[in-house]
Amino acid sequence: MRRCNEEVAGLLQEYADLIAITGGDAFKVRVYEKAARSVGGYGREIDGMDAAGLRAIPNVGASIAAKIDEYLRTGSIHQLEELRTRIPAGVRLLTTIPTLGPKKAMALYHERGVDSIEKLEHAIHAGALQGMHGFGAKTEENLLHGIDVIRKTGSRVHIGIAMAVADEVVPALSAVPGCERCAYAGSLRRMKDTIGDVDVLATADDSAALMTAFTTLPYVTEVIAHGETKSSVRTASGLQVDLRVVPGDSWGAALQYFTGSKAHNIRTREIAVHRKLKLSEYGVFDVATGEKITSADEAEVYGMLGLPWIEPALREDTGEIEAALGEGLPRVVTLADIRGDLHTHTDLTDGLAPLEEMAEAAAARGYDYYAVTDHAPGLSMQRMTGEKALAQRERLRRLGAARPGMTLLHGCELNIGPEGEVDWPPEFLAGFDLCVASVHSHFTQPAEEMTRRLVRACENPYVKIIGHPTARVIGRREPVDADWPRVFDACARTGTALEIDAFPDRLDLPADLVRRAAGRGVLFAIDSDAHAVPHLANMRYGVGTAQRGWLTPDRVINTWPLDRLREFLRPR
DNA sequence: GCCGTTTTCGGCCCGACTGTTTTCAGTCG
Repeated sequence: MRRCNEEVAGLLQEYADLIAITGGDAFKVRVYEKAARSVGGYGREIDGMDAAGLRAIPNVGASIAAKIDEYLRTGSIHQLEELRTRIPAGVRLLTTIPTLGPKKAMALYHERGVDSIEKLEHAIHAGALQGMHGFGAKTEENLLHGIDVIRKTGSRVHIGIAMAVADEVVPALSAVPGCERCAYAGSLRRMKDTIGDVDVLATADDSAALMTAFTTLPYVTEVIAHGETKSSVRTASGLQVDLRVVPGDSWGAALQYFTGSKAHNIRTREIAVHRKLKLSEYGVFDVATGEKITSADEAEVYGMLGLPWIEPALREDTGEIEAALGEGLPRVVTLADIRGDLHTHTDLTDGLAPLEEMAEAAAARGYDYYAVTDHAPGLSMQRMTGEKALAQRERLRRLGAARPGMTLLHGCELNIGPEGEVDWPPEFLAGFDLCVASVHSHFTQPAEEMTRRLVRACENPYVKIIGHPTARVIGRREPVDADWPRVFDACARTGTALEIDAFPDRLDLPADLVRRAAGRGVLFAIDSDAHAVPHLANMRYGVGTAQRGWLTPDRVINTWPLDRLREFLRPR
């Protein structure tokens, strides 16, 4: 169970936030943040560890180990509880607004009693912030914009959070005696980048037992509804989970129905009507006789409609029905097609694990090749130097020689400067097996400048992949503005791949742009951008995004055999 | 609060950007 590490990471982060808001020592804040990341990204489950074991985690010393131990034993940390009584949760939530940090949040709370995003919005509109030190007109404008950004994702969460819940709930329910089948459906199964609620479907001969098990799961904080065939709960993370129990012989029809999307279902039901059939969550029925024809298997349901089974990620009514009826559906890329990861970090820059551990974990995933691409000096906070890069290369070559099963590639993640320039000169870049280049600053350039900037990066003969091209962070930062068709054409012309960054709060390039880019002949790399061992598993979200972008394996360079990949990586 | 050690204290990522505070504080990556 990974959940415990993430829970504790969340608590440590909350503790760090609360120390920051109360004006505590900034170094202490940073230590708790570092500890939170270390615990969240730690390769082993912390549940059951004693204090000594906990102290082996980087950045966890005596004090933090004691707090974690207290949490594991009692379910709470008394110092955290104490801070919580002093600072309303809404004040901490204020800091999720971009441009609003702990200092301003505390000032708003102390001087104006603002303890929620709603109150802040109201206070700005009422002119109640006037006279406050550091809150001018532009600041108010930025805050309103920030609130807007948060509202756009609304109560939705990124797929990583929702999937973590589903990965807990589905096995737990599957283990309940009498449960025959259980799976998640809905937008999560379609691999959408944000998820409103988690839909879980099950069949059981005794639905009551399953419902009781569901509503009493340990991380359920609120039972919204508890019925015979449908129950809804809210988890500790605030996410709603719906469970529907259907008869065993309705499984396929129910899974099809609850997977959606709504638009896709409208189309499938229309097709059914044309065939004198009726499609519902209970099955495919003959309209004339009312007789049920099939419902047990999803492929059979589609088959009755004259359609092949359709990959869930394609079910958005954006052409999949027409393709299924006509030229055929694409054979979209799957996780099994992925032969390697081309964008990852180590503790040489901002990663958590050393090169050896990352490579070991990559090999355990069965990869044929694996690229280490730590940050370049332009991100000055990472303190990278050419010497460090060369030393890492030596270390990587030795490790590669000792590990014949998987090819290690030495790369870097360059910074694309405001004019499209990158950190190192051509002669130094020539020494790398692979250069990824990404935007890490100046996110608000006008579209024309941003387009020139990205195109120029593509034109650099050593840049082979543009990392997280829109630089969006879901619920946090808007995508940069660019003339994407021009960028796509530059990629196709120069042989530069666009990345699908699989980090669940990025999923960048987003699926709609992936599909447009693929239509203009662009190639892709699906990368984890892992900063810790567990992040390597995020690859599945990148693959889901690629599927939603209708990508076939041939368009994804890290499904290619090494020889073909190396040919692609050769500087132009 | 953690870590490394010149090992029980001193340093901790640091520069850019923004808005507004006329000299800098807050936020971000």
